[in-house]
Amino acid sequence: MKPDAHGKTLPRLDESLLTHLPPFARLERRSIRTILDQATSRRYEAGTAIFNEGDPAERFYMLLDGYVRVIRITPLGEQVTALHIPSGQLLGIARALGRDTYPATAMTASDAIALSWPTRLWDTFVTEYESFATETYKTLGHRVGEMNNRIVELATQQVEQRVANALLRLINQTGRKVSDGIEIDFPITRQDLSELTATTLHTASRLLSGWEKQGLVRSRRKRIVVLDPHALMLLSQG
Amino acid sequence: MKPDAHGKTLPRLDESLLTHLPPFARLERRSIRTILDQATSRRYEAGTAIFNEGDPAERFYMLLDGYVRVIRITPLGEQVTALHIPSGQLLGIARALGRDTYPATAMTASDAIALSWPTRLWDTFVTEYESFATETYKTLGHRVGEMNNRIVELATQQVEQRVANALLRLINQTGRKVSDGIEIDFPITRQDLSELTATTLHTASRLLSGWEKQGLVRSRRKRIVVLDPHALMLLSQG
DNA sequence: CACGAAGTTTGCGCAGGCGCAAGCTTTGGC
DNA sequence: GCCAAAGCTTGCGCCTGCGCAAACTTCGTG
Repeated sequence: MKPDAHGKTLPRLDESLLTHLPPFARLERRSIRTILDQATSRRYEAGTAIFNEGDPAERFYMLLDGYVRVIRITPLGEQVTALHIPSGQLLGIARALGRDTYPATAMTASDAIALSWPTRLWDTFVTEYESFATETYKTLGHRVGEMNNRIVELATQQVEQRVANALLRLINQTGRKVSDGIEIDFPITRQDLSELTATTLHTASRLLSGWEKQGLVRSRRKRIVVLDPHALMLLSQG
Repeated sequence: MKPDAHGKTLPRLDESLLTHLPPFARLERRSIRTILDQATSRRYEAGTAIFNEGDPAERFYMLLDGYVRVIRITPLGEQVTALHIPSGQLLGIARALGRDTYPATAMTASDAIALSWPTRLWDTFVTEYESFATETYKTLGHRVGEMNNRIVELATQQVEQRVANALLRLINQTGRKVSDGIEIDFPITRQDLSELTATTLHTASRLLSGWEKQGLVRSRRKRIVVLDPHALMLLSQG
């Protein structure tokens, strides 16, 4: 998280930032050094767009800390959340899909820190560092799988099931254990949840209220704690 | 379509099968020969599964003729169509996503012919033939884009708009000009259309009937002709 | 050419979930 | 400590689109 001072004028990024992340884990120290020296590090406040749908894909990113929502905006201005990305993953990898613009907007869901590299380095990374390529394509495969699941969900499930599923996915991906349950680790509003499940703010609110009365969840402003994942599980199948 | 006899006992596949297809278009004659000699060619009847969701990804395919629907089946047995693939495209390219099982079922929508190669050749193709890799990832990017669009559609549009959109997409991808309109080039039932748009057979039928009365489409059993694409366009935006 | 299977149409009733509206609570800034 | 803004809750009425059911048409097969 914190750049190492190293006694230099320009703070150098510490290698330990990357060594435990799948795309880089199997690389030699030297390679990682090279990669880091080409990287730019930046902090984003919650609710900032890292890049926008349609922009030329000038850079690609590694999210070091925080959460990012990948969203698309309809002609009528409605937002749809396509994906959540937790820290430790690459984003903005349009290049891996042969694109030269970003297909969606990346919006920080919490304060976040990301490294980035100019897109022209992408091909170098992929050819030079073999494990980088394979790990990246695995990530991609995983995301395609998620998208597929969302399509099936949207196509076949009722709102209540979709919201239950979304909560389960969120606590799996980004859950933090608390005394009596699992809390979603970043601020999330009813509105966010509704964009994630293709319903309205109102319906999402009603469902959460209902579940709270039944003791399945506890929620305050922008915070949701799941108390009984199993019960949600049952709801999500039903 | 038909293998060249060549006066040999084993018919050799003709190079012209591949030379005009993006992933192979820029390759040398020699490379194409090598690739073809490793390929297996096979014909599939309409409604056959080329491979099934969850199967180990033993081969990857190039669809030479016909149409394929990529479908997923829910725990309750409902089918959801994730994608349509026209001839000239690769399918079953799980490997490109770092997967070793197929993420969905590929079902022929019409009679079809496909070449296939064992998955172990995938890495060879990608490293050996550069344009193969880039073109393939472009295809992938395109499909991801389509999936994204479907998510947004399912999340925000009414049934009528979704069905209109689906028809438009189908005639764009697989349309064939006829005297008074554009016909979808493979047999498609109301049921198929409903699985594509996440609605019921009945609703799809009602919509088509309505449009037929207004002169927007003409349809018979398993066949749909779009007479007025522009009007559908308007509906799909609405 | 007759029969069964597959595909299609249409009517009717119901309900999930949305739109609208109003009021409430929490938070952060000054 | 107060106020505005952001977020949340809840009631009510309506409409889209589904479920169910029945009848009709087209096609393939023996």
